[in-house]
Amino acid sequence: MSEKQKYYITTAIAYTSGKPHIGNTYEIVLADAIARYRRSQGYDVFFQTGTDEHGQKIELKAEEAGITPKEFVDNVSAEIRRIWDLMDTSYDKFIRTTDEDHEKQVQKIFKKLYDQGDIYKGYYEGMYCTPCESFFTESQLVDGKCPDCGREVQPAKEEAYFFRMSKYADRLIGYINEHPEFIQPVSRKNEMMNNFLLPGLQDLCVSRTSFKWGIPVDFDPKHVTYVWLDALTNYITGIGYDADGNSTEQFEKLWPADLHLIGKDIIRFHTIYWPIFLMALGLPLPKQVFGHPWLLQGDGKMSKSKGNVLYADELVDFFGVDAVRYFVLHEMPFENDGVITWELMVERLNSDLANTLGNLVNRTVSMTNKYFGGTVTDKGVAEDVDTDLMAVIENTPKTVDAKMDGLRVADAITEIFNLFKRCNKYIDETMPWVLAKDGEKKDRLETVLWNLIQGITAGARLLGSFMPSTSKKILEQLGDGHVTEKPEILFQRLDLEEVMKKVEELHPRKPEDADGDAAQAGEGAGEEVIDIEPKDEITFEQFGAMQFQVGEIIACEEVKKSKKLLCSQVKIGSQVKQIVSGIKAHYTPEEMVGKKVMVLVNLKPAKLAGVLSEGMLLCAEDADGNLSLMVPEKEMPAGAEIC
RNA sequence: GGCGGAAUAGCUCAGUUGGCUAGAGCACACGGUUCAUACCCGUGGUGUCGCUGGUUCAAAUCCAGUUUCCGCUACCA
Repeated sequence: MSEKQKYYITTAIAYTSGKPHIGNTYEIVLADAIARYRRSQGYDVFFQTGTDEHGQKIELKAEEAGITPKEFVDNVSAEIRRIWDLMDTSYDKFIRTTDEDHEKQVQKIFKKLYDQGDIYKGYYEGMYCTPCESFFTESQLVDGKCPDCGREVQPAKEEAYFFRMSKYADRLIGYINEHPEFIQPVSRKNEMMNNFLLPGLQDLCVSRTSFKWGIPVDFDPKHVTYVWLDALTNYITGIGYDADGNSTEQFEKLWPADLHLIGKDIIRFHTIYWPIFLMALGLPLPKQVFGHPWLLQGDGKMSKSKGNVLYADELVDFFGVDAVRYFVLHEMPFENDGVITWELMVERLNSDLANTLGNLVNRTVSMTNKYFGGTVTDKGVAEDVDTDLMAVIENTPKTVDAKMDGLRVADAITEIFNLFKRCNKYIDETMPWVLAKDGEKKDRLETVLWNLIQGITAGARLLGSFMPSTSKKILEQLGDGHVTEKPEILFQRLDLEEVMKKVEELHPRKPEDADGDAAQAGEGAGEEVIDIEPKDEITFEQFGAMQFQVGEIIACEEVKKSKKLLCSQVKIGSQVKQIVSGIKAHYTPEEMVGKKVMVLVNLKPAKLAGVLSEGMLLCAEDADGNLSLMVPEKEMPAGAEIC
């Protein structure tokens, strides 16, 4: 039995805090396309995905839902898996971080790293801000105060485990420099180097005591393993790693991974912390980490509050599985974020899938039936026009190979569609309907159709990695020169206006708030809620120490040296304070002027970007970081106390 | 503020180490065709290749400066 070369590919494990949207789904489809392609090349592929199920956020969500964390993640994980299956993804293993063997290995790994001195028990030694529940180093403090809230901090220490990152930093720098292909796209490599590795790595805190829903540190159970050591290790525990040296054969065969496919937001954890954990465990590093870009909605980032989130199952209802696979794979460039809109999807469906591909198969099947009763063979009547088609048929697999080697999945699909376009052109060049009228050209006609079927089947085979069921359908309709009697419509054209009408019904647009004053109508039933980390109780005295007043913004300008800051002159009673706020992304200076807002007045003044700020404007913030100034619900004079 | 990236046709983008009249897809217009899902094929652009200088026989491509946008990071009272 000949040894096939192995190929181990993973996606990031999806966090089970909620239903995955199309952006999350993109990753699994992309990984699936690569995995299927490698299989078709003869690799022995192992494709792992799964869910990341621990953490405080889940603990809170479960509590809110009135169920246990385990029940909560069981539900969400099943939903995620359902969508992965709906998308026809061919993963070999679906790991959950609540799997017993994973939890056991994480505990062993933690112990092992502790025993060998890479993890040490330490303390957040430093200045502790009680209201913020946060530790800060001296250098992080601003004017000796908490950089988050500006209040006094006390020296304090809290027990925690840390990983000694600095110990391995030089080795990692060397590795990254010697393996330029390790971080993809390469532009990310510089970001990691310049922002983290070269300035010097901080030790990483790897345990928490503030919540319970996690893997306990077995020799010190009031600590739970913090997310990265828990989550990243799935890549080895899922294939049978054992920290005591009894790893499975499968692990020995598969590790190191050939490709970790992840979103660009977690590149840092996969190219710095993960390799260092592996070094500490004495394991080789993954060969490549590809931080793919994001898929965005047309009018800005997808956001539940905007009601423009796209979900895979909903799109599948409109377009079908393979069309959705095509959209996400085709619209996603290699390095920049991709845009997906209903308009774009309808256009791609009609233009690429229905017109170019579907119609090509349809007309070919029709002609084969009409002229030859459904079966053609190669009569060998070649003409000059055939040579270019043949060349394209022969070359396309090579160009697709080259694109896939560079992870250029979108480009690979384009190459396949170029072959289909070439086939359409071939029909016009040879004009079978003209040949059909000439009895003497019968063999030529049959050869033409034969060639055409060769082209389509070649393309359909290549399509198998990207649109598996479409590929299969095409091959069934016209395999080996024998054609079905009635062509099945592969992709039905859709009318954009009708689609948009249905979309509108499904997702009524939230009315744009007309410059903020009028009271909004009540929320819809599915209003999104947000949970934040709870802080300790405070006393009434502590509350009373804070002075809030209504302030009127009488002038506002940008702070030149900063990206996020606006500097406002705020009238509070008879005095005017200068307040700097990080809200430039959400308000223009012009729209600030005239607003009456809630101000924390007695905050100790501090300099921000060199500009003095004598208070704080209070804002509400949603999950996407959108800010909304707090304004009095009725007309109130500047200076009115808020109590 | 630090580091890096990008600016090319109405839209989305390609343009390898500087080299012939700057490309593709979509959209649009016209022409052809009828096997086919009103489809397919062909033809069509006065695009200042962000702006200003420079190097060169030759620059979208290299250098300097400049504007705008983006990423990471810091900051965001």
